[in-house]
Amino acid sequence: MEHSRENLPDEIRQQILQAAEERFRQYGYNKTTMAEIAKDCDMSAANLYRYFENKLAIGAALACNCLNIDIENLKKIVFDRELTPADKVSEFILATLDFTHTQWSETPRMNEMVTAICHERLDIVDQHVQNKQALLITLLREGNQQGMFDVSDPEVTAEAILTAATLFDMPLLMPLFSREAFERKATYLASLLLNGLLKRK
Amino acid sequence: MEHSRENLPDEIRQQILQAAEERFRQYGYNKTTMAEIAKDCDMSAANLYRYFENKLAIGAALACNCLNIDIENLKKIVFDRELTPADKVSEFILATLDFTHTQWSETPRMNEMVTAICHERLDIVDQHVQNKQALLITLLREGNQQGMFDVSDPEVTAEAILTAATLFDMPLLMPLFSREAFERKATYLASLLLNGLLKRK
DNA sequence: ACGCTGAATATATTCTTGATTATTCAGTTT
DNA sequence: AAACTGAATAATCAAGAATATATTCAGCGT
Repeated sequence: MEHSRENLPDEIRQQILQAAEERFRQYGYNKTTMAEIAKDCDMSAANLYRYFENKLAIGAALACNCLNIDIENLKKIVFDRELTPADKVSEFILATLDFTHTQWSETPRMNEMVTAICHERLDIVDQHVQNKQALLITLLREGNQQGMFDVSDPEVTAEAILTAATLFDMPLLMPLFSREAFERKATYLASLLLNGLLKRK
Repeated sequence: MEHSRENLPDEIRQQILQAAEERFRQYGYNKTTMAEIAKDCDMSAANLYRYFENKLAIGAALACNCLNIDIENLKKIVFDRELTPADKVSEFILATLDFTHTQWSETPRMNEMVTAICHERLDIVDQHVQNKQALLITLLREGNQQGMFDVSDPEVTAEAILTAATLFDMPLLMPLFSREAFERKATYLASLLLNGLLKRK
């Protein structure tokens, strides 16, 4: 327990992450070796283990970064000054689709990595879902305050919205339809979520 | 083209299907051989090919049967005399979940087979989705007629409901949550779909 | 001719074994 | 002592042989 990883210089940790990301992007997670990452950083493979518990931990850190980009995008929507809460719900769902689909189609190796990592590290997926849900709750509360929404339990409803958007959240499902079909579905889903099925009195 | 499979006795075809189903159920699709199925029917393996194009076709027929059970269940809900249209939507979603989860947890080998088959035979999945959508359209129209729903385009809305229920439709996703969690989510989703987010005037 | 089979072939699966690679640790360098 | 490395170990992967299985087809019995 003598040399905990915490008090090692963060610059080197970042250098490692950067080198690893480059490799993972280009060749994929499985095909890049610890030795290669180490050489890119002018150090021995053994030294990597002073900064990260193992290869998976490097992947996990990068996966978190990647998922946080999604969260940042969604934040921009939720805290936008121009959009109405209703528009924000639509944009939220479309942005989710856009992130998943782009990730899947344009950086397949990176996506392969994120998927593989999330398979082992359920906690990362959990955290990501929690982050999204927190944003949705904020959005629903805002809608309530503006008198546009009538949501009695924002937490439960946020969970339901995430449930409804499952199709747009999993890279695994992206081969099922064309991008256009997905966008159509996302638009219709958003509209249904906003209006509901019951007749307005 | 001399002896098309169509005009061969259907009894034998059914016998083959029954034998195959028994084997698939017990040992799984991959681990049962054509020779075993043939022996169960007191015929040679070669003879199976007079009734089915190949092993996949046997699996496909059984998978269709299996999915049709789901459809029959849903039909009972849609054409029920007691339930209101709103209740039917809830029941529809819960029944979808129940079918998927039961299939996954209680007959894992059968489920493995259906999943494998559907991977090769996209048309079977397509047909199943179309069947479900047709039922939903009927249900939405009934709701409109009774003045309970206000759905302008039942076809589009049916598609949106299926989209929203994706989480409950894929055996692949069943490991994600406990049965209870799924039921909670299904209930909340149904309620959201019925009511929508917007405030009622 | 019709309905079927056994043997032949093509395809897929499993097993073995030799590398690669992740991970650890004693020891070197500063 | 602190920061690191090279070599040792353990776990994983990959190529190819061996096996098992799906599929075909020439021919047998009726």
